[in-house]
This record gives sequence, structure tokens and C-alpha cells, in this order.
Amino acid sequence: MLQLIKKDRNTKARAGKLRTAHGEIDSPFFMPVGTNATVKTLSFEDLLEFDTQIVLSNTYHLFLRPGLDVIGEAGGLHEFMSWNGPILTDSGGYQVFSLAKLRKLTDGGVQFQSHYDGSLQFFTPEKVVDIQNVLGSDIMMPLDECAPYPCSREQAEESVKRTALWAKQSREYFLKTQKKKERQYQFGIVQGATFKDLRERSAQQILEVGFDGYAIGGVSVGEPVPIMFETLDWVLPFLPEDQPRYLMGIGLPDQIVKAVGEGVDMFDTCIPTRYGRHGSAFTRKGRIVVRNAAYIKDFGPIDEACDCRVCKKYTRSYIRHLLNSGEILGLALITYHNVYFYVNLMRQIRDAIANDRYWEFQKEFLEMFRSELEPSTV
RNA sequence: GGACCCGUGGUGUAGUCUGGUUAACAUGUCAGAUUGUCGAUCUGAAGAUCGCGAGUUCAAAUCUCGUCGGGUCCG
Repeated sequence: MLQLIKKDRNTKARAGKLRTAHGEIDSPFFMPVGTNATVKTLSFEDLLEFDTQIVLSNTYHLFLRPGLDVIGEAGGLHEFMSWNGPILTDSGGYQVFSLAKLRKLTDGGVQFQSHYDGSLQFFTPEKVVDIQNVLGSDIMMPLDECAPYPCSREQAEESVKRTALWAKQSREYFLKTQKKKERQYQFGIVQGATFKDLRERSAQQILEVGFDGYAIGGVSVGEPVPIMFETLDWVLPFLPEDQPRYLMGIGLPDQIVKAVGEGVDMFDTCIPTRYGRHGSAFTRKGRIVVRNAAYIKDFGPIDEACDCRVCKKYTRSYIRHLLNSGEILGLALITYHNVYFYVNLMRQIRDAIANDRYWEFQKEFLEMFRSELEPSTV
């Protein structure tokens, strides 16, 4: 599914094209998170204004609400939410981890209690494929077991073993149930927590099953960032060059820039949307907390280097006021800018790779960008 | 003219009867956390010499007197 177009000369960054049933995607790319069939506060018209290529949605949440009968009758998730572009759906494996209070794991699957109505539910690898078949996602993820951080070796081994078992079942069932007409893809997920040999074992096992692309899971679970990059170092050498590589749940802009330099193609994170709703905005120089009193009379745009429609028109002062007053427009404006920032960053990344200057781009970006910034320096 | 009630961080209140370490709670403000979603939540900080004055006492937001401000009722 991936056509590699360009490999950067000085780094491991690569650029390519992914063909899906709902259009081509230029890689590396970022997937805005739309858990509930919406990228919070944004319309799909908004997303198209700045050429968002793909959105991510979620099996777990959509299965529980509105339910498969609704989305099935609507004609699938694309029809349901009126988005004609590609969709990747997460499997619910992460929710098994993040909603761990309500779960019971066995080799057969995962039993959990709906956090909406408390009803008891059971996911098997096959059922998760079934659900995503109904959703009609262009890229589906198999049920996996995402180990927490920190994590004992025993627990990590268990998670690797179960993830491999489920991967095999998921893939077999996927291939059996695929309709030739609307080609869907399915990625494998590598687990193994923070153990080098377990990461390698998991990578080999998942590779052996064979998927359309490969994801590094079990990161963005609270581990220190250097450990996340170490994990990347361990796993990436195992992944085939001609297939897409997806770093799940990552990350801050500088983390994405670094990971692309290591050879990652796909990212998703709720950071631009969630941080936005919490009052943070991303600029070329780093993250600023627009909510802070420092911007109370700052009548400049969020980011002077940004040409999104929010930065062309609205001031930090005004957006701060909206956020401070709990006005929904504030959430929408800052989210729009942040998602634009991410999508636009990926465009710059692709340009740099195309021109064989990713090393320079990365160096410049990391020198300029600070995840934490003193207001006076922005 | 008389009787009574109320005055405590920006806001709303608790504590006063029965005096006792650093005046509590909510909200707001300020700041931090947030990585396959969380308008959630959590963490930390600043902010009141308890309307003002005098007295009693080892010790007063608390008791007494006066006074100022707000309110209720009676004339």
C-alpha cells in the first residue's frame, strides 16, 4: 500500500504515498484524533480547508455509542460523519489499557464494562475486525494488549504473547472477511513495554503474521520520552522499508520531527486538540499557554509565522478571553490553529524530505521549538 | 425616636451560643500536569490583621461597650 517516493540522504526520513479506498495520502502524515466520529470542535469543512488527509476514529467508543446498528444503517462511518477521506480506526486495545478499572483480560479476549451505561461487553480479535468492517475504516488496527508504564517483565511478556496470539487471529479473520471491492488495510501492533528483547520478539512475531503496515504500540502511556525513543530504536530495524510505520499516540511537535528522522511515517495524538481545549497553542517557537495572564493584552496572533485563518484574524488577547470565559468559540479557534499547525508541520516535513534537506530542517526546527517556553521569549 | 438582624480572602458562606496552635469550605484568580481524547480530572500558589475603636482576659472573629455601614420591624 505504500509507495516510497523519496529517502532523505542524511537521515532515515522517508516520503511516500499511501493508497486507500478513499484516496491517496502523502507520508509522513498526522492523523487528527476523532474518537467520537468528530475531531472535537472542528467541522470536516474546517479540516479540508487545510488539506487534512486522514482522520483517526475509535472502535471502542463508536461501538458503545451510537452503536453498530446506527453506523451500519448509515452506510458506514464515512457516510455517517460525512467524511470522504481516509479513516484509520483504533481497535480498543488502548481503551482496555486506559479504562483498566473495568476490564478482565483473557486469551480469548477482553471483558469490560461500558463506561457509558455499565453494561458488560466482550471483545474478541474477530469481533473487533467485524466492528471495523461495519465502520468501513480504510486502515484498521487489531485488538492488542497495551502494557502500562511502569510494567513488570512478567506482565510485558504476557502482553507480547497475547498481542501475538490476537494478531494471528485478527489477520486470519481479516483476510477471510475482506471484500475485494473496498480494500481495507490492517496494521500489526508491536508491544513489549520497555524491554529490548521483548520488543524484538514482538516485532518478529507480528512481522511473521504479516500485515499491511506496522505500528509501535505501548508508548505514550506515561513513560519518559527518552525511553520512548529508545523503544523506537529497538523496533524500527525490524520493520520492512516498503511498508508504513505508525508510532501510536505520539506526540509533541519536536517528538514527531525526531521520529520522522528515525523513519516513522504516521502519527496520531490528541495533543493539538486536547492541549488546545486546555489553553495551549503551538507556535514555530514552541508551546504557549494562551490562557496565561501574560497574553491578557497581547493583540498579536497566536503564531506570527502561521497563515491559518485563525492567526490571520484573531488575537491572543481575544482567544484568551474566550477560553477564560468558557466560550466554545475559544476552544474551536485554538483547536483549529493547533490542528493546522500539525498538518502544516507534516507538509513542511515532506517538503524537506523531498528536497534532501531533512537533517537541516530537523536541526532548525529543534533549535527553534521549545515544548516549554517562558512567555516573554515568544 | 425605639427594637432586632447582618458585616470574615474578589464573590458566596462556615466558625461566634460554649474565647484556646497556622481562621475553614466552595467558587473565582494565578500557575503546572495532560501524548492510540478528557469542554473531564488532578496538583500547587497567591489572596482575609474577621467593618472600625475601646474594654475584659494569659489569650478575642468569638464576650462587653461605643461607633460606622447595610437590612427588617414598630412608632
